[in-house]
This record gives sequence, structure tokens and C-alpha cells, in this order.
Amino acid sequence: MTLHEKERHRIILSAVQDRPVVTVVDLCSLTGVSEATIRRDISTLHVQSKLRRVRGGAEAINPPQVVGLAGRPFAVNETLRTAEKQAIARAAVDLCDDGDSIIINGGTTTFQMVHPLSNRRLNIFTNSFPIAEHLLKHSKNTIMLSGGTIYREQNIILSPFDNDVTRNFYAKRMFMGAQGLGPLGLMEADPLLIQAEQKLIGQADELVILADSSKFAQRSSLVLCALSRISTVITDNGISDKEAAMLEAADVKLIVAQAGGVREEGAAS
Amino acid sequence: MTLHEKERHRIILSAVQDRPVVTVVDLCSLTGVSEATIRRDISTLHVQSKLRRVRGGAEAINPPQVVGLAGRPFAVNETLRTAEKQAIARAAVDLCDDGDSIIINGGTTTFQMVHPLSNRRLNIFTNSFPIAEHLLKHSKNTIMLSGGTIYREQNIILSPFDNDVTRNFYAKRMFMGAQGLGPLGLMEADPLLIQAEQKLIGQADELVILADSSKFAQRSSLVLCALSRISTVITDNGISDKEAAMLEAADVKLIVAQAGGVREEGAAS
DNA sequence: CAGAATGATTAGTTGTGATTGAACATGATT
DNA sequence: AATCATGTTCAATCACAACTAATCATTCTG
Repeated sequence: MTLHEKERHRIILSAVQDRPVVTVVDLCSLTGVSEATIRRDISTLHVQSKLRRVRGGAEAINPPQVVGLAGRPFAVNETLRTAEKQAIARAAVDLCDDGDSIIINGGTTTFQMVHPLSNRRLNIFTNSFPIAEHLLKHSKNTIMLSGGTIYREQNIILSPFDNDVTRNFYAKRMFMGAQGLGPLGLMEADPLLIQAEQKLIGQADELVILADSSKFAQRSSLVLCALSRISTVITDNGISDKEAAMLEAADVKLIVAQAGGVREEGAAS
Repeated sequence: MTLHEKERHRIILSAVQDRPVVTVVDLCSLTGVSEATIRRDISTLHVQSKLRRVRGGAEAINPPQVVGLAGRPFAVNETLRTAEKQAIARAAVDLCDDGDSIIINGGTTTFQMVHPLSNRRLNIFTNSFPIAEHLLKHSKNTIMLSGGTIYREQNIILSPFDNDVTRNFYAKRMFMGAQGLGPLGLMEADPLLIQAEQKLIGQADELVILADSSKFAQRSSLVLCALSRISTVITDNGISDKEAAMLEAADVKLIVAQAGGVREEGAAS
């Protein structure tokens, strides 16, 4: 993959805003270019005062504490398995072409999609405030937001009412994370979330699930939808043969994303 | 395929606006002409300052610093008359009690309400992304957002559809700024905004207008609503007696806010 | 036909990726 | 505490591919 200088800069800046510090290897797997290039880019952006260069990577230029606790999205969960999540998110974005209309459901995994999306031009509908915020600031995508109350813990916008914006938006694909993924289907913990997500699922042709391999071991109390409704699952190479077979039996396309590349298995429809 | 210079230039400019960066080969396959010609065109457009030439292609001229600019809301307008606007916004917030439900329409003046609101606890409905963002991070108010597309220039969320979240929210007061304020009523420039704002106005008992005194001189092409619909106007002490009389005649309560305190005049209903 | 614009060719420049050895941090050992 | 060992990060270098600019032949336009 060959990206242009400007595009890489966009992605790097997008990533550096998001976290106190990004490592060179992070940016490497995020952009798909070599370490040398990343270093050169960081140097360039450093002299332009777009970011500050530190050993091992780069940090945002603005004072460390500007963003309070609530400001950092998903503060606690964010650092877990980021490498896998980034690779998965990148594979997800690779499915899309510029101009596509997609839905991104809120979550820590789907949030990682914002960086590869920063140099794209899609129509994006989301119920996640941080995703909308980031894309608004760091990309040229068209952003549509669902209306309702902003729930601080989940950083999700929920409405008790039927939302006409939601019901009138049609998307080629919907991307969502998962609490757990088993033979029964997609598992979720919060009943309130389920209701909102089921509404959204109805608006998309394909349903793409982003789930790192640990999610296959997790179970939850509520089933959001059956496996048969899922078009594609993107995961990392920690997935077992048995789990892969389960998906294949349900006619689900499986994409295995690994840092720096994507290996495809299984088949469907 | 043979295209004329003008046509190619139009295509190139169109493409460059659309994406952060276009490559020469992109434009090549887009126009069907040779790389040499595209390069010549880019050179021409570059000296005309229609776009910026970068290695491998061209980029739009406008974002020399996308991050810093887009991050701060209303970057251009923000610094004008801030002292007055802050005093006005403070007076507006003083009208509210904790627990109230209010609507805040987007705008540079109403944005100033976020600071006095930071230690309050209200139910706030807004169509302004920056207002929601700020209150979410720096306050404990309950935030409700209208759904729809986020318009970047205005930083406002608009929906072509009737929005049930909007229609089901009832508020004691709605706060909004104004383009202009005259005998005919509240003036606004953008027809798209008018439609959305009129919907919102219907959901509130009282309509409170935040308008610094310069707004009485401004006129716009479109009337948003009559003076009679307005409950209260908050302005600064630059208001003339004649303008105050106009408001009093329409039975509008007038509040004059000045830095450090509030002086009340006029009376109503 | 003249002048301009376009496309192809070529030579020169610049960015990119991999390799190497030096500088640096970390943790363990004496 | 000082030293050493290990692993990571960094800068310099080089080969290679991509991009650019200049030139010239050809085609289009008036």
C-alpha cells in the first residue's frame, strides 16, 4: 500500500490527538508504511509544530492535561488490545469505497476506525459522540448523528423515541463491535443498547462485526441477533479452528486481520 | 477523448475539493488525458492559487492547518465582541434554575452560555455540536442532541426529516441568537436554518433572544418569527432608547447585561 | 499554414524501504 | 552504586521506485 505524504500526516495527527502518545510501530501498522517513513514524517510534523517528537513516537503538542477525565473517550478500556483492534478496524475500513454510506455503532473497537477513515470521504452515520467528534475534526467525511440523550458512561447517544433520522438512513454496511460472539449469535449486556442497535441493524444491507478473538470466549446474557444475520466477522489471528468452523457453518465471511496485512479465510453465500 | 483546458480545470478543482489529496494518476484516469497535461494544469492552477501543488498530485488550498482550526469552534467569529456576549450569556443562564429543561440553539453568542452552565445541573437540548461537546466535557448537565447531518461551517446539526427527539422534547425556555432584530421580528440569513429553528421554537414556552446591540442595526432577508413570539431579549447597554421602545411596544421583556452585573429595564406581560 | 496544445521519451530529482551500527533505556548482577 | 547484558530506538546509507521537468514529434484549432 502506498499512501501519500499528506494522507499519512493526516492519519498521524488523527492518531496523536487521540492518545497521549503514539509509538512508531503503532503508526506503522496504522498506515502500512515503513518505520523509516514514519520517523521522517514525525520529524517533518515536529518542525512544523504539529506535534512533539518523543522517543519511541510522538505526542500531541498541547499541554498534557487539557482534556479532562470525561474528555478522553473510553478512558479505561482504550488501552486493551489496541494493536489487534487497530488491525481489525483497518481491515473494516478497507472494505469501504469513497462515497459509500455506512453506519458505525459506538464502541472501543469501532472507534479505532476513525484513523484509517481520516483520509477518506464517506457518508457516516453513528450514534457515538466521540466517533462523530473525532471524524468531524480530523476528516472530511460527512457525519450524521442520531438524536437523543448522550449517555456519558458509554459515550453513546440513545433516544427513547423512534428517530426519523435513523429510520431514513440507508447504509451499505453497518459496523459494530460485540460483547461476545457464540453459536447463539451476537451477545450484548445492556438491554437499552440492544434496542437501539437492533433498530440500526435494520437500516443496513450487510452487518459487519468487529471482534477481537477474546470475544469468542465471552458470553453475555442477551442475544442481539443470530449469526445468520451477520455478513462478515473481522477478527485477529487468535481465533481457533473450531470458532472459525462455527462461523463458516453459519455462512459468515471471516476476515483475519493481522498487523501489517490481512489474511482472508472462509467463504460465504 | 479530448477535453478542453477549462473543462479539465473544472474537473481537477472539483476533485481536489472533494478529497484531501488527489494524485496525478487519479486525475489522469478521471479526465482521460496524459500525465504531462495534468501536470501542466496543476502548475497553472497552482500559480493561480486555485490549489496547492504537492508531490504526486495536488491538495485543496484551504486547509493549511486542519487540526488547530477545526478543533476550536467558530474560529473566525469567536473573538468578536466577546465581552458583551459573555455578559449576555451569563444573564441568560441566570434566568434558569437547576433542573430546568432548556433548548439552546447553536450560535456564537449562545455558545458563551457553556461557561456559566459548567457548574449547573440542567436538562439541555441543543442542535449545536460544539455546545454539546463542551458541556459534555466540562459540566454535569444532561445533554440531548438533535439528530441529523453535522454542517461544518455552522457547526450545527440539521435533519431534512422530522425528528422525533426534537418533537418530544418540551422546554421551559429556548435560547437563541439572531442575525438581526427589527420591527418585523427576528431575522435570519439561511433558509435551511430557519426551518430547523422554527421547529425548535414550537417546543418551548418562552423564547429568549440573545443579541448584542449591534444586531439591532443588522437586517437580513428572511424573517424567522414576529416580535410578539419573543418573550425576552437580552442585550448590552449599546441599545438605543428607540430600539428599547420598539421591544416594549411588542410586549417583550428587555434585559440589559453589562460586564459585572445586570440592569433590568422595561416590563412585560 | 501557423500557432498552440497534447502525448511520448528521456534524463534528473526526490521519496521510500531495508540494512547497518551507534545511542539509549531497562533490569539484573556483583 | 557501578557495571554489564539485552532489547529497543535512532540516524545514516544505499538501492530502487516514483515523480518531475525538459525536449521533441504529433495532432488539433483557427
